[in-house]
Amino acid sequence: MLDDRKLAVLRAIVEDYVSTNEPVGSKSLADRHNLGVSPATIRNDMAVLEEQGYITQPHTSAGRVPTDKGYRLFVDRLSTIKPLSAAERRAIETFLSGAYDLDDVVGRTVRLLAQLTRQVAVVQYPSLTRSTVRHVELVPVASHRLLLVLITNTGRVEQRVIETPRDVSEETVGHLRALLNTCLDGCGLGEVPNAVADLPEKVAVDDRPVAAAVLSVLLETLVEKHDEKIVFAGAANLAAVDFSQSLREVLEALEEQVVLMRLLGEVGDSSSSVTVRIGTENPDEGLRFTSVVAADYGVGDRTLARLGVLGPTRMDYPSTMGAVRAVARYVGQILAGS
Amino acid sequence: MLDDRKLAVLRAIVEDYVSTNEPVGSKSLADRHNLGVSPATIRNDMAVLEEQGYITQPHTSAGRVPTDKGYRLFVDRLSTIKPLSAAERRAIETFLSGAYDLDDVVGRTVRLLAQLTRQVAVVQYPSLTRSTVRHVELVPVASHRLLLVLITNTGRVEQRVIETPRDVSEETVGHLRALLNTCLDGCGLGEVPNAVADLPEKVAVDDRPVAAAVLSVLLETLVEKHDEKIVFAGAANLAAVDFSQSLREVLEALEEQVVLMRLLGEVGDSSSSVTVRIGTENPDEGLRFTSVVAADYGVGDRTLARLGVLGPTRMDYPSTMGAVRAVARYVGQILAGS
DNA sequence: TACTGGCACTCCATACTTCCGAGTGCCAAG
DNA sequence: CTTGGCACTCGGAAGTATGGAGTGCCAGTA
Repeated sequence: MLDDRKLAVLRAIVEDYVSTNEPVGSKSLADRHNLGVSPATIRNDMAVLEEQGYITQPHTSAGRVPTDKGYRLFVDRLSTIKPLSAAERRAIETFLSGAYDLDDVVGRTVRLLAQLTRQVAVVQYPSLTRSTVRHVELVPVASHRLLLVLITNTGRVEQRVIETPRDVSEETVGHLRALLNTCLDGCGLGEVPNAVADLPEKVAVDDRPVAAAVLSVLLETLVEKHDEKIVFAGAANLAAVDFSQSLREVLEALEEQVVLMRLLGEVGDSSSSVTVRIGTENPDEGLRFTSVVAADYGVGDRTLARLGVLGPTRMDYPSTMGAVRAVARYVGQILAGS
Repeated sequence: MLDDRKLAVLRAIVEDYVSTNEPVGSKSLADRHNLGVSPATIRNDMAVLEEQGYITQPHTSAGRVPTDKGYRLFVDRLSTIKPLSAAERRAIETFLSGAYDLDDVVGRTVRLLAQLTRQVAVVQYPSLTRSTVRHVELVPVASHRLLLVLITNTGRVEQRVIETPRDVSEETVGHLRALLNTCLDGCGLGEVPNAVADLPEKVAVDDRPVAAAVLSVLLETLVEKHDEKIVFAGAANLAAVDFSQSLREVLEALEEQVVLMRLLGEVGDSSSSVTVRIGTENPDEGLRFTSVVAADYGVGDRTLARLGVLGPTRMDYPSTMGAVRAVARYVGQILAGS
């Protein structure tokens, strides 16, 4: 169906269009790439490629532009991920290793990725449910109030205020704290509900209402904060590329947590380290002219969350994929080390 | 110099230009506002206003447009803050009161303000230095590591990992924790350095290196996190108004923490509840076509931080100021109550 | 003195026209 | 299957009208 030369032509069209942002014609293709054939032959190939839906012309008598399907083929079969330069990798490393807490790691990562790719970067906070409990702390802050602090192995800290049904003594708090930590140390967040199921039985009858209040807030925290937090950076880079009409739509999508979640969330195949979603493959209508390049990151073989880059469908996929992959790896390392 | 009618003309020009986004001429002014004089008279007044620098014409034979100076006069002397409707106030109240921690309060506030004004909202986290210590917690997380958690009266929680010079016993940790809380309870964050100055003397000689490590991290936290955190929302609203060229510059400014800080930070006079900075009055070159409407918020008479709105100089100042003032008040209330 | 109507003038925005050339599809020949 | 030639298409740039909103000025009026 598509012989090697036609594929080469498609690749050339994508590359030229990405770099010039102008529909590319048979003549300039023949000039810039040595395909060894004349423009007329290329025209024939282009006609076939168009018929099959890989490219299209904005108007009759204009050059060709890749379609989403064309980019898809390019990404899947015609390109290879482009590794970062040594200098870039060093820059990533030094930049990320200066971070001193989880917020800082995520903040630096998202800015770094935006700068590296000159596009919009999106980073999801390490998922609560996939990490484990490192420590639980209970702190009395007022007569009827406790502060519950939950610390995970990824350095994430969640805090919630608990209203207790009655005054609670230091002693009771200490007891509860000890119990909680015994039950939960190293426990996966998903297993917390089971792990604390029989905890009320272990406390004095008098303290059970308090224990119940604490547990209810604890469980609530796990549900509500369920890997919802996502940040982005680099919106200014959107202004550079011409989104004309849809810029507003894109910005709106970026400000919707839910949309962002779906954007990164619905993974493609997991065979590759980096997944790409192109144009209308995206779940959101407003993002029909954008592509998303995303990857998992985590500690060891444990996936914690995802990060990625959003840009025009007309983007430099090999380089972007390289940057995303590299940053994902380094973030994993940083998180493992801290 | 400027009699009442000329001021009325200026006010009318600002109002019309804000609502139509088109240079306004003498004829339409006479039609839409009953100033009781003919267009010719208005023309004379406009000539004077232009000479004094309050308005300008984009080209000969076009209508007039207010200058920054014109807007300034309008804001200072020709307009009054427009209170929100009862429905809007109810909406604010219900929306904000659903928040369950500081992050959530700030996040809701910034989205609320963006939606209310249809512009970009900016909210600074309650300043660390202006709040007081509610509790300090020390938690061993590994043999050579402690986690320091600092909780303030505004519900802000800072955590940092401390690398200790040697293993630390539970007992030592407990002792240190007790000492810290005794020294610091209710202490303004600015006074922390003094309050802990003599703390090392109170611990056993063996523990002094550990105490020193803890204190150094504690002080570091106060310095580094020094009210630096700022968030914004509503960038999509920028796309609606025509910033053409400078949209990129504005987005860039928004992503720079430092610029945002300066934007809210350098207050004007404190006589009014709401301060306005117009066009070139802004510290950043990229924001020369934008105005910022900002206000302090806090608990009681204690100012904690600022929040505000950023939009085109051509904005509806009375309504925007009303929204900013109202939101600032409600946030204060919410923080006080939690 | 302050205001008004009239008038000539300016000049932007819009619409219309022209024109160039890059690019195409097709065809006959190699 | 590939190639050069050729007629055709059509978008975009550049140039050309034209209409109308707006101005400044001036002489006349209250």
